[in-house]
Amino acid sequence: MSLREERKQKSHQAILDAALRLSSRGRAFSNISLRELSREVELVPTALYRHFKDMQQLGIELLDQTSLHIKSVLNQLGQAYFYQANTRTSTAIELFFQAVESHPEPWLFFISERWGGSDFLRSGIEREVHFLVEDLMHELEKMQSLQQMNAPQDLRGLAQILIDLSLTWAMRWISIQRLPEDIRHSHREACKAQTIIQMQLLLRGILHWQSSSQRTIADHPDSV
Amino acid sequence: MSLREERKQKSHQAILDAALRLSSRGRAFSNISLRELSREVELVPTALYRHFKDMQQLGIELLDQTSLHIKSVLNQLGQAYFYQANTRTSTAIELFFQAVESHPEPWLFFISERWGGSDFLRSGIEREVHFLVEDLMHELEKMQSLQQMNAPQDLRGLAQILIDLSLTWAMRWISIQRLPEDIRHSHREACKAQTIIQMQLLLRGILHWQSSSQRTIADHPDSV
DNA sequence: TGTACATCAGTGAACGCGCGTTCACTGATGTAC
DNA sequence: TGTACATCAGTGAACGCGCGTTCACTGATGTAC
Repeated sequence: MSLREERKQKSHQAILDAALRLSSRGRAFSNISLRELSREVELVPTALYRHFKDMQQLGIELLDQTSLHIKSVLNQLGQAYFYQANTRTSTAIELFFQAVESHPEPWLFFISERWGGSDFLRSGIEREVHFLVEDLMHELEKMQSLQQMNAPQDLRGLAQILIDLSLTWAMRWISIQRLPEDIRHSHREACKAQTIIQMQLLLRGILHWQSSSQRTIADHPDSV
Repeated sequence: MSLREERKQKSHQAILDAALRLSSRGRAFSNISLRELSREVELVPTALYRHFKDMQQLGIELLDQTSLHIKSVLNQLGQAYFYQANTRTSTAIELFFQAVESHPEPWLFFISERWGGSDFLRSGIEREVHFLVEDLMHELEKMQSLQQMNAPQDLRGLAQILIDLSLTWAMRWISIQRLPEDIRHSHREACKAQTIIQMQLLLRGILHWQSSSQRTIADHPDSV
């Protein structure tokens, strides 16, 4: 690559990084101005037009990068957890929180903007979540330990709840970083413990699953 | 109440309603300007200062109102579902979606701003979510059908997952309203079916729960 | 009941400011010969 | 290798616009007598 191309690509990425940084400081993407971004990245406002037509195009590229990161973390952890029978739930969850903590920015952006104020990001994120759910569903289909739960709609429901909860858990973990330092440790432990309980609640549900045709009568806690 | 007071209160509420309307159209609260709001409510911008010191105070009042609505819906449905053994899960979920659909605005505001771009709303909503979880936890404590799950931390984990999922489900239901009309019906049915599956997954997990001291070994799907 | 004054929700002009976008430019890098 | 020209990432001035906020005001409603 030529010197000029190299430098351009570096600026390009610096702008995206600066936008992610601003978003991670708790700003809604729809509320980040081009001029503010130009200050963050230390370029003149007009320079940004050499890289992006407008903030929307920038947002779409930012979503592409953050989605890729999230996909790779979830896939990696999913593989490790579901294909290694000796992986403890608590270990898997600790690995998850560790991954989130070491790069919280993509999670913050993805989760904040999921129901946030930009139409194009909202729909883009819903598409990405859909892909995550489909991928996970096909992974779950292959698992022998899920034989009692083989109906596609059951597996999709499970995949969806796992993705939704992952995002919720990630956000709760990140929120702890914003607390005063002296209480962080106890919150982290409580968060971990609670997440493990929730995951195990799901695992017990899976273990004792009956396909929908079998469970239409007894589906209330008091009626079983 | 005097005529003047009455009219003032009416304007006051009209401003809050207009803000909720703008938020429901997909705008981030942090991105709603005082002038835009004044246009929506058909008052001159400066008139808003007679009612609110600034947008933050308005946001806090708006959060109070929306929280109250959400609390009352969740409490009502929770009572109906948990205290009537003959309430089918599918019926409870249909009632929930019906409640959300008839007044989607508070849910949209609450869920969008939960991880949104305003610090004061984020912390306010987290406080409200915490109250919801505590309330639900104490309701669950009283239930005889949850005797196998009586450790406080287990109940808190359950209450938290139920609240988090309620918000996720509400948002998914509302998102369907934004789709083209001809595919809405099928999406609604799929959403309902999937939500029922997810709720039943949790119910089976509850039924077969063992308190944490009993389950430290066998907590992986493949190891049981 | 009628009058004189006080209150105060809402008005409209004015302000300074940050915004997105345009445009002509600069000067380092790339290309052709 | 050296020269002459082309490209183009980044610059800086300028624009019109919507913003939050101030201020003096208006006129309907409330209050005191």
